[in-house]
Amino acid sequence: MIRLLLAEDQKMMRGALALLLGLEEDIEIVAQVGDGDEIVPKALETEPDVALLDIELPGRSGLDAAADLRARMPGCQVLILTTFGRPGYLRRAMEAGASGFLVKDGPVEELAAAIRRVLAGERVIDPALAAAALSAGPNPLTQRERDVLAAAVDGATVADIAAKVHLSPATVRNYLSAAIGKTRTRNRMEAVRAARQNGWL
Amino acid sequence: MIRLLLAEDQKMMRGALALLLGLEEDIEIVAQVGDGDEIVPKALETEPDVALLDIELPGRSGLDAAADLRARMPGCQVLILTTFGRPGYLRRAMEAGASGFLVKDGPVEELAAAIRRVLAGERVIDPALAAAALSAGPNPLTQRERDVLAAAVDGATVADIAAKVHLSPATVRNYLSAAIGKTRTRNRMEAVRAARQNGWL
DNA sequence: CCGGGTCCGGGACAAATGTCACGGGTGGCC
DNA sequence: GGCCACCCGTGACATTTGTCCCGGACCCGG
Repeated sequence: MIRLLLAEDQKMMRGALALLLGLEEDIEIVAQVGDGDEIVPKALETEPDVALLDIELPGRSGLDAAADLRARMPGCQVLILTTFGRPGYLRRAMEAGASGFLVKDGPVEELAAAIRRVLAGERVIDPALAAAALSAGPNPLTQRERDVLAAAVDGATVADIAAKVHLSPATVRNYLSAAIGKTRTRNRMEAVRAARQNGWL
Repeated sequence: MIRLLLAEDQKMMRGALALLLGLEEDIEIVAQVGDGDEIVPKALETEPDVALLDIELPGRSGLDAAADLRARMPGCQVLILTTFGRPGYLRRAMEAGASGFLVKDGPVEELAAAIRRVLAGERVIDPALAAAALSAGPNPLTQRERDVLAAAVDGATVADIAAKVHLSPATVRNYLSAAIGKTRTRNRMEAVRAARQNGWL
């Protein structure tokens, strides 16, 4: 019996997956969570063999939780399930010690199969996605550049960003300019878009 | 037997819902589509009793398709299922003749129940959502203002927008200014965000 | 017919944004 | 030690953006 932890914020998706996977004879869902902060505690409590994690969650990101989980429970395999096949996400998932990476756009049948393969020690990654991740190269953005760019989403002004990140407005503009240059875009919004697209952030 | 058409772009979600609803004894899924343009043709072909439609789809929006569907197949009830409970979406869904409006954040059990209630002629809408839709008021934006704002997503410059909408740059800036004013925001990005938040677009 | 709304443009101005050059500080690496 | 990368800040500058004027066009309802 494979003990499975399921982390996914959309209740309907989570419920559907739970019902679906529960139908498999060799899979048992031992925990369901809708918040990134609950992943590690629940896992420690229920000791699953595999954790199926979404990335975008309330609380901490599924990627962060994955790294923690691998460190604290090496016996628990991590399988990432996400809406977006961003190259940077895949890269970060691998660095966090995940064993597999699936996109929600794939067929459902893949899911149970992937869980079994991951438990058997295999890595399961979409080949096209892997190629994209490699060709995209690593994240060129500095930590501070990421911070500033992240604070620039939803149209904050320079002053807003400066306040949020505790920097001088002039410095903020310098970082923004650098980020714009590195992403080869024309303004901060394009830079934010490009960075998100690639899974930098 | 309730004949059901299912329109949802995420394959995994669609597959999961199809399997799930297929387990109900009185429901039969007669068509599955992943593109908004396929909804009406498939419906005409398979003559479902209820159409379960996502809003954000490749091709035309589920809301557009809903209006068409109601006009051409009055016997087919429409049930909207969406990720975002934006007030404007609900309003537009009602105007398009939908009988129900569910968010994917709700429990799965609701779904089959809602389908049956819709077929019985009931309207099924989350009460909290209905209140929000009413309190938000109608869409204050002009058609042109919507066009310009829509063209301004992902950081296009005034010149880009002007080219895309076939207007003078000066006019574009006037419309942007108007939209910013009506949404009570400080710049175009905040305006875009606010407009999307409310389901105007 | 006369408003009132939307549509489309122009011009002028203040503010925000993006770029560049420049300073100094830290820490790692050869 | 020198080199390099990142950090943080300043000042100046051109461009873009947002605002407020102003026109004229159209259509619809009173």
